[in-house]
Amino acid sequence: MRSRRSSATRPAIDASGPVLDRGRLSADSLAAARALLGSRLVRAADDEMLGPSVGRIVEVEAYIGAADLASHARFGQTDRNRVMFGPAGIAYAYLVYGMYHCLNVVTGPDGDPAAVLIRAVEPIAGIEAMRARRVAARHPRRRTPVTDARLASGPGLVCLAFGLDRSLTGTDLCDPTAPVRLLAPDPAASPPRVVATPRIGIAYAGEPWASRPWRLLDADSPSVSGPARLRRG
DNA sequence: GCAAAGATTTGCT
DNA sequence: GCAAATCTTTGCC
Repeated sequence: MRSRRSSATRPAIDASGPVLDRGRLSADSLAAARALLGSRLVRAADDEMLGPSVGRIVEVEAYIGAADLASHARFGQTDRNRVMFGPAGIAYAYLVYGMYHCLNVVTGPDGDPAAVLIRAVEPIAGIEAMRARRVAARHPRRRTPVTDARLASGPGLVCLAFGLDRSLTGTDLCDPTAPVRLLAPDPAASPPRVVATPRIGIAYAGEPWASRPWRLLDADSPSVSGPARLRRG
């Protein structure tokens, strides 16, 4: 039998419910970004000691079309961004600044290069696993303690907390059996208060792309990225 | 083949 | 507020 106590005292992992409908992601990419906000990111257990993790997506950014000079698709199709040109619901993960990974969900019609960056997730369950993954990843230079709400409060931190890297690219996040997948919003949860701002870290793209309000966030979440002072939207 | 830049995060000045 | 850490991808010679 199983260790009687750990399973009894551990809170139930709320990873239930249907996966996010692919149709919500395959039409307009801004609508897809809006649909992703409030949806849940699930990562299955990687082994017996590290259980599954679940979090609510509270911040996203849309990258739409080859004309968007902030998008990886601005170079046309390459080995790295190939999946952006494919069907919606597929994961696109890449290494940024040589040390962090970023998770995107491919959006828009098949053949139309677009993706939505998952910038921040509010932990719901499996929080100890998230903390353990960040320790296991030997998160560099981190010395101050991290609160639960800040475990995945940035695009690089989402991948650290959920143990994701570019090997995830190509995974179908709308597949209910996938090790990493998207769930529709918890029907019991209140819908996010959506605020739109310009995207972060893309000044190089110039106007009008740098000013497009394609970053969407839940203004009531404590897990939105950035310093507390700048988290108002 | 080589140089430059980057959808980040953190600690220190 | 600034710069370091770190390495893949992309562009250009």
